[in-house]
Amino acid sequence: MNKVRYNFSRYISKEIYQGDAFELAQKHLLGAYLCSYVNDELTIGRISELEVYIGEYDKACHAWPNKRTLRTEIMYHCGGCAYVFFVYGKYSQFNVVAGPQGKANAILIRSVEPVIGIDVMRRRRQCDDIKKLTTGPGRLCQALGISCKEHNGIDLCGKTIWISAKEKEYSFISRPRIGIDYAEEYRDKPWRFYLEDSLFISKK
DNA sequence: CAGAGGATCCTCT
DNA sequence: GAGGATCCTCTGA
Repeated sequence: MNKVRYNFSRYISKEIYQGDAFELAQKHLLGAYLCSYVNDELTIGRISELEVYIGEYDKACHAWPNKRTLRTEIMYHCGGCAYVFFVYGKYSQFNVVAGPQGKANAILIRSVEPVIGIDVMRRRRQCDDIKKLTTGPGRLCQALGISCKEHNGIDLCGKTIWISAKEKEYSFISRPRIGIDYAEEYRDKPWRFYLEDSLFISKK
């Protein structure tokens, strides 16, 4: 008989998603569980690494300076939905939209620790090495079955992709973000955060 | 409507 | 550690 140790339905509330992006990232998303139920398969990972992007003033953000295009429009919605975009011809990247309607803030999930559905993740990634299943924004989307075509704009308080509250406090580290050399004075802002003790980080 | 480049990953050296 | 893959999105004409 399976003993359910954790309740993965402790949804993070809309109020919290619509609050400050840095507070959401540090206090609520780091250590929380990113859950997906795609093609009748449940996969869950504990969020271990993320980056904050602010559309209003942050030159690294796709929506800077409050730029509105087809792609960025979803970031202007109320916090609590997903911004999933496509890069390099292959990879989806999953972001949590943060803040009130009209503010284009996003939190890129860069790594999770595999928790539930590890065999499913291995199959989707065609990879046995557990360290390479979910470390990196493209990898974790593949492992959790998240794609820009199907999941961009999806409500994170729904039943397909959701985030369940963390169960304890974690200490974390802040570092500059990855792959944003074009962002001038925002290039070195330490807006990447990761769990101090986690082995599942894309880059130290 | 063509061209350039990307919030990456994998392979090979 | 360098280079190629690969296709969507935005820009400018």
